Parts: sequence; C-alpha cells; structure tokens
Amino acid sequence: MDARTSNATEIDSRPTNNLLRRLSPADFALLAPHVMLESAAANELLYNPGDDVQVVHFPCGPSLATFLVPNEDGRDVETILVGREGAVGGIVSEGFLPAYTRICVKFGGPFARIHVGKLEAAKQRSPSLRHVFARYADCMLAQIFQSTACNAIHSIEQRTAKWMLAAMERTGDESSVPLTHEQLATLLGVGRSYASRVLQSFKAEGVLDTRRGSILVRNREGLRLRACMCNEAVKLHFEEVLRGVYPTEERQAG
Amino acid sequence: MDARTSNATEIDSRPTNNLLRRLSPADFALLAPHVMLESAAANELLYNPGDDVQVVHFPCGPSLATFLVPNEDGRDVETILVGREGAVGGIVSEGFLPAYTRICVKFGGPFARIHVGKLEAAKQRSPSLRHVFARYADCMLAQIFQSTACNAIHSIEQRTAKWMLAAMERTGDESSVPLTHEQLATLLGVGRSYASRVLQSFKAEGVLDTRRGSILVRNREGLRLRACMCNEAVKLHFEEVLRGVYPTEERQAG
DNA sequence: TTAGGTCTGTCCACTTGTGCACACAGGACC
DNA sequence: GGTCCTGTGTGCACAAGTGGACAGACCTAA
Repeated sequence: MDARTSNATEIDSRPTNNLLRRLSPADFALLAPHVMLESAAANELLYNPGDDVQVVHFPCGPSLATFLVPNEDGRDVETILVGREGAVGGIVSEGFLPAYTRICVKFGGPFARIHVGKLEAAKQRSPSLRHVFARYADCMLAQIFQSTACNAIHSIEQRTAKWMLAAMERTGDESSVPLTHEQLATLLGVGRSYASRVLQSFKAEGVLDTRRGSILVRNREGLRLRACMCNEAVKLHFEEVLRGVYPTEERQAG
Repeated sequence: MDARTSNATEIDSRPTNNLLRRLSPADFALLAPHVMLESAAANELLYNPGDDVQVVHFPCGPSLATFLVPNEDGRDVETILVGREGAVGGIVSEGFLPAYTRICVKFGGPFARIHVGKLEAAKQRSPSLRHVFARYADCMLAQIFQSTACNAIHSIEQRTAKWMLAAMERTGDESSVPLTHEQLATLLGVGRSYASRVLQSFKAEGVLDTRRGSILVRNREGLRLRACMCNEAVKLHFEEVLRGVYPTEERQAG
C-alpha cells in the first residue's frame, strides 16, 4: 500500500474515525494490518483503574467513550467525551501502564482497535505517525484542561447545553441524545432532580423536548447560546494542532 | 559526564527536581549539557496560549508553576500545580505546538530549563529516557483528570484544604503558604469574600491562622481531614507509575 | 389487560456559594 | 508620624444546587 494507491476509494474504506483518516496513506499502511474493527455496547467498560493498558480504541461513527474518575463515595465522575475525532487508551502514556481512569462506552457502536505494542512499533518506524499521535495527545490534554476550568466556573445549565452539543457533534445525530435524566445528572455530577429542572427550563424556552430515555433538541442555536464556549475553544485547538500534522509536501503526495 | 562519574556527589549536584533526579546517570548525562539553571519570579509567565512551546521548565526546590485556562470573561482559571516533582512545557505534546494554557510561576525560585529539541533528540537516543517522560506525562494526565473530577463534586472547603496541602508538599514549607485571600479565591475560581469565610472557619477550628499576604498552618492533620482525597489518589499513581521507570538491572547498574 | 418497574415532573427545606458593600487593619513610603 | 494602598473581616440579599419524597407517566412482559 504505497502512495500511488492512495485514492478516495481507499480512504473511504478506512474506519470512520477521523484520527485514522487523517493519517497519510503510508502511515495508515503501517497500522492497517493490526487494526481490528469490532463493536461495543453502551456501558461496556474499556478500562478500569489499575488495568494494564494494552489496546487503543478508536470510536467510529456514532460511538462515544468517556473517561470516568472514581470517587471515594463510589460514584464516578464523568470528565471528557471522546468520539470519532480521537482515541482512548495509551494515547499519552504510550501504554503498558496502569490506567488511572475508568473508560466507558457511552453510546455503543463500532470501534477500531489496535494493540499498543503494534502502534508503538509503527511509531518507531514513522516519525510522522508519532507526531500525529503526539499532537492528538496534546488536543486531548487541552480538552481535559478545559473541562477542569469548565467544572470550576460554569453553571450546570451551561454545562448541560455544552454536553448535549458535544455529544451530538460526535454522534452525528442532530436532533436527539439518548440519555435519561439520571444519566445526565451523573454525568454532570449533580442531583437528578436538579438535572430535570434544568431540562425543564430548556423545555419551557422551546430549546428541548423530553422523552422517556432521550432528549430531543428542538433549537440547536438556542442550545448553543445557553452553553459555555468550552467546546469551541477546544475545537479551535484541535484544528490548529491537527491541521499541521503532515508537512505540506507529504500531504500533497498523499 | 559518563556513567563512571555517577556517584552520590554527582547526583546531589543535579538540580533539585525529582524528575531529573530520577533519571539514570546515563540518561541524565544525555541532558546535562543542555540544562540551564535559572530563576523565575512569582507571577512570571512561562507560556501564554498560542505560544510556540520550545522550552521545558523543571521547577526546583520551592518553585511552583500552575496551568491557567483563560476564560471568556477574562479571568483565568487555575487547574493544576506543578512543583519539583515534575515539569511543564511540551511534556505531552513533545513541543513545537501552540500552548493551550497559560503557565504561570506561582511561587518564584530556581527552574532547570532545557530546549524541547534537545530533549527530543536525547529521547531518540535513549528509549528509557523516552519512557520516563511518557510515564510522567501519564501522571500529569492523572493529575488533571483528578482536578476535573474534584472541581465537579468537591466543596470549596475541601478544595481549599487540598490546595494548601499540595502547595506545602511541593514547596517544602510545612507551616505557611504565601497567598492573599484574593489569590486563593482566584485559584479556586470563587469569590474573594467566600474564600475569606472558608479561611475564617478553618481559623475558628484552630487549623489555620491568617496573616496579611500569607496563611499559617497550625494543624496539618486537621487540614488533611478537611481536604478531599484527590491529592492522595494522584500521589499513589505517581508512585506506582514512576517506581517502575527503569527495569531493575538498569537501576542496579546506575 | 393488568401488573410492575423505571423514568419523569415537581414540591420543599436546606446548604453552598455569589456579589456587593463597607469598616477597619497592616505596612510601606514619604 | 501621618498617608495611602492593599488586604482582611463581616453583613446582607440573593442565586445555585442538594437530597429526599412522592405522584403520575411510560413501557414491557406476563
């Protein structure tokens, strides 16, 4: 699989994960033999704290994973969402270390998987591949930093709106988010009744509608107005950092 | 500076930064020619968002740096502390990317510095050196994840206590933290008057005393009781991950 | 068709944190 | 020794979020 064969058809045959699609044909070719496409159900745990990190998971299509930090009182706290724009597992650590967080499939669907060892071996052969992953790691870091700040100062209302937009952007579903109020509350780290009240206030303003087990978005722009700008800040960094992944000449060649 | 000279004297001559001290003599020797020891004053900015990251800064002794996330309304939000246990700048990204956060010297003092390019070159020559930094990156990630969770669910009282303990641990000063109420408030992302009130309640319980511009710790154990366990969780991960940095034989050789 | 479990909407009393205001205290500098 | 500035202590009205409770709605499965 050399640069010659890198046409649109080949690119489309890749898993629908933006990080993998961003790779040059040559870099993807290094990974391709080791990539497995599998599916995972909602609530499946990819890692628990202390697990030896051996596999990188790339959410594809509407799949969504989250990082949960366990808390002394037993309830986990949700931190960041990772969808088809990225990957989870050994991104920063380069694997073979105990996981710090729990990683949970939030919305089920296809995942591309590769063993960390294979990925690291490929990185050793291709500096540009290493750079792609280092850059993505930096983006993920930005995402977490932003979440930390967001949790410190933004209201539950803002964070609810932010979360819904982030989820929709990743799943591609423009009109609904499959969550119960309970799940939304857990995810925001607030009480269920308060989460319901926030949704109710959005509903009163015509932004949302609620169904049993899912939330329907009626006015996306309204939601955006009520959200903090954290998503946008992070997205900007993603674009800036990942745009320059390959030097121009290499990208032209692809 | 080769392995032959790696005796206790040489180790003590290293900068008082635990990450650097943790390196095997051979690995440190790769960096040593490029390490500059300088000092920075409190409030000095090491990076601003968008800056090209070219230098890694290792806080030494009582120096302390923090990562600040800029907010739409202009006030920065403090996220994590980095002291002599670690380093800031290009740790995850491997440098040469725009910084996402602002990095600010919180408590002034000595910093060891090295150009990212030199560090990366050394990593290329020594896989074990690369591993040390990958492992530290993972620890830093754990720290940020924990902060995100902490901000989501812990009270200001708990976070105040946590912050004070974390600062003392890093500076080595067991009895005082040089902060005004205003600074503490900013750092926690709360209003100044509420920060004062929390300190007042600690004072009433005999845990603290307040001075103009600094906070005196009277009862460290009491502080620990009032803090959340976030520090401990992260510390455990640091120990677990950094303990195994060098395989036993290599450590013996050093 | 009914029964039972889960999800939802809402009430209430309560705690936590906000934002502003203002008096006063501690130092530094003339 | 006074002056001025910044930092500190506290009061108040208010907003945000908690946690428990309970009735009713929706869905599934027998």
